[in-house]
Amino acid sequence: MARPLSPKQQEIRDREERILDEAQTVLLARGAGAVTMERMAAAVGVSKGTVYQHFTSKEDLLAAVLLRSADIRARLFERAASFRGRSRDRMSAVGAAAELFFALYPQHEQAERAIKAASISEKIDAKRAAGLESCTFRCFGVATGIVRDAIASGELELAPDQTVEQVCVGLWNLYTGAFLMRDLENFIDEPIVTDPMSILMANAQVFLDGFGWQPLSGAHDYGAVHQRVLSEIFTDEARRAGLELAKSAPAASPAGAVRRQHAD
Amino acid sequence: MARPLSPKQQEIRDREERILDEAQTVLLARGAGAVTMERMAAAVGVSKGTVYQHFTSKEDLLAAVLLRSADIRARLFERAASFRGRSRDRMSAVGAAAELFFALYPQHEQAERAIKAASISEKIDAKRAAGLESCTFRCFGVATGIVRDAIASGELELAPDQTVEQVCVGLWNLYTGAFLMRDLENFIDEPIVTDPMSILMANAQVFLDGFGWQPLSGAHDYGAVHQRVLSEIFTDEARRAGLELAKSAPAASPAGAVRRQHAD
DNA sequence: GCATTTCCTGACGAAGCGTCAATAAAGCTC
DNA sequence: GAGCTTTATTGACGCTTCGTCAGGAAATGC
Repeated sequence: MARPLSPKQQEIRDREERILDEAQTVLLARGAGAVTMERMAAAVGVSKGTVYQHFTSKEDLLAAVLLRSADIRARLFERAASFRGRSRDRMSAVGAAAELFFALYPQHEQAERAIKAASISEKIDAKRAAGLESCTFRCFGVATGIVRDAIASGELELAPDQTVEQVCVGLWNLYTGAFLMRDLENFIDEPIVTDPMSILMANAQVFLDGFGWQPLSGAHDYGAVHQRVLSEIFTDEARRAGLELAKSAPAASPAGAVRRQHAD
Repeated sequence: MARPLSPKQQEIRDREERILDEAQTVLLARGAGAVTMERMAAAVGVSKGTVYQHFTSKEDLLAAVLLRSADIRARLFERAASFRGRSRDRMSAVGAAAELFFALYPQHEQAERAIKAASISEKIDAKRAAGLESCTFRCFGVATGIVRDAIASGELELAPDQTVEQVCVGLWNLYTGAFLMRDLENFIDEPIVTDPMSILMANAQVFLDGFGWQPLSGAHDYGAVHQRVLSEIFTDEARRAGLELAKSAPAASPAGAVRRQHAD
């Protein structure tokens, strides 16, 4: 794939990664405002002009940070969908992937909002923008696939006015809303909600119950499914996120998501 | 209340409103980045220094824009809760209020994210920050009150591990997630979802069905409730938002929320 | 080793934030 | 309304950041 790499080209490629690492770190620690091109340049020992050879603008740099983690997220979703179990178990696995991702890459949502808040789609490299979109589609694709499987197997029966898309959009909204809340709460002295993340997991199940997706949460231990997903599919990620993996205890604390620097 | 107002003081007060109007307009039309102190100053015919006499920083200005609409939202929620009907009807009325608010003040969520993305709670006047928090509490207070009423009346029975807070947080997340999606989609050429807003209304009902909140959506026409809420409680606002008020047609197009400049 | 291409640099202009000493206006007192 | 005090206003200034670009350095090809 990447055979003929001159030393120089390798150096350039490495440098780009190091810039992205630095941007990600600063983004997380001090916010998008603190990610300045000069700081990035200094961090990797080049001048500002060189950074602009990698990224056409500051927004483009943030978009690149975003793309890196968006791809990881899509991969996590795809792995989650491979979980062996009933359709709703598989959707729960995707939920676990989303939570894991949020725990491991807390800067992702932040970067996304920072970029889009600035109203600057033109300032981002077209290829990168396309890549970002494609990652989102992959995530939605995984989810819609599972919903379709559920319908095909008879475990989910949608009302005439309900759509496959609606289920996925609802879950997506529930999750992004919770992530947004969690981020915004860092600014408030007395938080409105004690632990948005564990509430989120419960609410996702309530939402699926609302569609009558079998088996309902009252008849099936989705906490245990969550634990199985973590230990069978996301062993490594769960460890890195600092979640305890209960052996098979039915409901050990259901995942008080913990902030962490990204690794890898 | 505001009796002894010298002409000068009145002028200053008016000017502040005009600055906020201008900021709101620019924010909506061209994003937070385009709201510059100099532009605001020019718009109302004063110098930059004078603007700083009203607002301690750019973020403080945005926070002031936010506070104005946050108060309106809280009022809408409170009015919605006064809807005569069963507990779940009243919660649906609050949902209608949220949608109406989003249609009438589309810059609100945008401003909120812009401010909080900048990581600068210190740069905002303490009184204003407190005001903002209090508006959020009022909104949550309305919602929790309705949930408690529902439990008291027996229309809602929560499982042992479910809480009143959870219901409210879930709805809140669903709504803010949908609003976020809608805002972000302005940047994508081919939108992922056709109409996030009408999906949102449906999903909120699915979510409440998931808790078993009576009467379930299959047994009650919440579309009709929505119409009643608009015509009985929010006549004026619905007109301003450009929603058609169906006479009593069960399901006229359920509210393709329409962007509008704010008025009033 | 030399020519060509590619990469790197840092000074520069433009724009925005927030400050402050100087100035103007308003308010007060007699 | 003259004189004094307080309050409001101005715009130039210092600082930071973005993004550019001409000129110089380094890699590459032959």
